[in-house]
Amino acid sequence: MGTAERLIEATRELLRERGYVGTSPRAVQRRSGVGQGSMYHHFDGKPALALAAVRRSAGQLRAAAEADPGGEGSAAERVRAYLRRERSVLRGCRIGGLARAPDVVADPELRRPLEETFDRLRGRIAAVLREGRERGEFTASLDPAATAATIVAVVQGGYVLARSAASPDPFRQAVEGLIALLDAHTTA
Amino acid sequence: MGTAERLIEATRELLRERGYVGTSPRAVQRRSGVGQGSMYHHFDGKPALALAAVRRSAGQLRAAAEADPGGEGSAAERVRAYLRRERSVLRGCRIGGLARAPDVVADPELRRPLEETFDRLRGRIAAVLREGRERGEFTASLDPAATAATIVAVVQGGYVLARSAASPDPFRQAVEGLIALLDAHTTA
DNA sequence: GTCTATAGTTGGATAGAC
DNA sequence: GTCTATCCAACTATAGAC
Repeated sequence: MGTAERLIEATRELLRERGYVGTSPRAVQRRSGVGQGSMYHHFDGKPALALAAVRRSAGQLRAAAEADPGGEGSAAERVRAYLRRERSVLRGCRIGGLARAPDVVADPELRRPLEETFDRLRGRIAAVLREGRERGEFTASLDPAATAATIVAVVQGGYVLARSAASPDPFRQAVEGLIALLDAHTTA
Repeated sequence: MGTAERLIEATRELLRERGYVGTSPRAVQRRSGVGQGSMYHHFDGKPALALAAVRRSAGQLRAAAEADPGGEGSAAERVRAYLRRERSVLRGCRIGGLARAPDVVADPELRRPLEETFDRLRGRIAAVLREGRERGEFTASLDPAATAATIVAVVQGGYVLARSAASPDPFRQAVEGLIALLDAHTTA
């Protein structure tokens, strides 16, 4: 694994564990085993390091999102599969977790991957819902875009509840509650 | 306003603006106008300061939660009122925002107010839903506890989406999507 | 109770040798 | 490309005077 590679991976780990503010270039050096001079040779500083890490995480999340509801089954089944997908609930979302950091939100370049990721995710889910509605799987009253936002919000909010409770239970509960609500819109 | 009072309020502001890691005793001193020695006379250090601030915020959120769905109207109306309540969406939730900080989650004393707040909030909403179901407002298939978790998660997740987009729109959308889903369970 | 002084550590980065 | 040296500000707190 190349040097830049190791730096990016170490930064991704630290961003997830300690957040943006809690992640220091020093810690990245220790975690990656890369020296000071070497690190600053490859990256300008903390924001540059974070940008590379965030871009990679965003790319991976996007890829996973496009793979997942791309599977077979009815639209409702695909949404359920997305909601019940295995997640390390207590560690939280690599992308959503950064939305709390003022430095991230204030920097347009750092914030953009967050916005794009959630935009695409909502768009992807909305497309599945729309398709399902057109096939008569859902009642006509279901609003694909709004419902997609709800679905993504439940996942992100589930992380918050789970961490607050130090247990994945509230996450699961929120997800199952949503699935039950969606079922009422299903005409199968 | 007393000295301790000013310290707590300054800490609450900073916790919201900068998070736990980003909030330093120094900044609290500057914001509150209280000197170094004075601050350490009243509070042991950063965790003690944060604990006092978090407890107060938790108490206020709890009070608001008990006042809000205690209003008149059907259960569905009360839930809608809660979901549409005015919020400073881009600033995020004082309590939920802290769930990202490892230092908060790792400290049982600091985490407890978060857990309690969300437990009570879910309990309160579940009670409203249960009442509504018993009065025949909702279909029998509606699970009060799970649905309450979903409702709270949508709000918390809405904050995340809004901050990522630097716009309150995704929050509103997620909330309206949820309301539409709930309507399908309403027998009115 | 409040103030000033002090102190060790980390953060975030630059400079220049190799 | 990588290493070591160096830098200054901020963090978090303690000590002791008033």
